[in-house]
Amino acid sequence: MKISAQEEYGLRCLLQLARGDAQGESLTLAQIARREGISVANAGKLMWILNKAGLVQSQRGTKGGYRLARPAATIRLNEVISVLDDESVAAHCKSYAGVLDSCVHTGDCGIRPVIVELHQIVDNALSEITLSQLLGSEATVDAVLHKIQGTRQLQRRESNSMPL
Amino acid sequence: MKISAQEEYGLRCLLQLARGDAQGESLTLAQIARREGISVANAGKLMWILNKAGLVQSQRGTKGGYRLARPAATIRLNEVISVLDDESVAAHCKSYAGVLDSCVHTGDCGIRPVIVELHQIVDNALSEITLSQLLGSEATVDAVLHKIQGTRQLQRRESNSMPL
DNA sequence: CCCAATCCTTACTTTTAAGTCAACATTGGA
DNA sequence: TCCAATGTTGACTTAAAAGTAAGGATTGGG
Repeated sequence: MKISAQEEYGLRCLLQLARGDAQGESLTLAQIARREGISVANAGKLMWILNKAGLVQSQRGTKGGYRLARPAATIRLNEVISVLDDESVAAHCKSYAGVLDSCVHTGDCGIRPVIVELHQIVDNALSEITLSQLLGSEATVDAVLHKIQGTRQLQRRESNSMPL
Repeated sequence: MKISAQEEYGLRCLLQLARGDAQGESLTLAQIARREGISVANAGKLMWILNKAGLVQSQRGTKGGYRLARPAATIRLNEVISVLDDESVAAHCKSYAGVLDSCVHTGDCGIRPVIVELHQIVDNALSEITLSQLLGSEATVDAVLHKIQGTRQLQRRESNSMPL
């Protein structure tokens, strides 16, 4: 269960744009690339994906660049991640079929619900986090996230009497 | 955010062993491979990893094979997954450094807490699921998991008044 | 004591994801 | 109107993950 390079770098680039969002600033590929320590070519590819998905707007030509398509406070991480990594349960079951034509568990599979549920849990968690929440210092961000996750853990412990 | 092939197949192999666990049966590599539709060589690699981590026990020689090292009801998915995919936050920050020697966000990084929190959330969810819970039919398993996830969602909704 | 069945280990090959490159299209300003 | 700055696109190269292969080690049975 890993976060891919594309997800990581794509999110970082978005955060760069989010920093100038309030002032209506835009950044060129070269600026984004330099600030994140990646190549211009790579930044170009990432921004192309984000642009295609409607998360950023691009302006060509001199004085061009990228900016967020919406305010940073309205962009949630689950949307960002799903755009940068096109994973679906259907794709999962298809790609892990082993040496056979179709997965041996077709029809009745005890693992599929785990995959589905896991995706849902991650999606829920990410949907509570917006880009603007990630602009502060590490300590600040950490505090915000612990609040979200903390409440959940507390609630669970209170009613954790289901059988294993 | 994907589940790797190694995680998927490793878990499946473990479930095969879990099926015969109560009767104390053991399975050979050839049996495991056939039942999961993967090659014997691949099954061998996966079982080697699981054996090294102490999740299964192996018996060499004729009449040999693999069995679970502990009862299926005591093996939780978070342990399984972490064994099959050695991901850590430290490794993450190291591998996504871009073209530079170290990550540009060293010292103060707003993304690191997201990674940490995400891992924690996934780990929490997986720690509630045991191998034995996954042995039933898809419908049964689905019901069990929805119960776990369902309670959590309900609880969250009740007190979801934090600022975004 | 020897053979066959089985697991163990390392090196190699294949496949897939990541990243780069180069030619092109668009825009704004001189 | 032309040029330089910029984003766009698809082909290519490189790096990482997955999977394969082959010889070695161990065990149980005849």
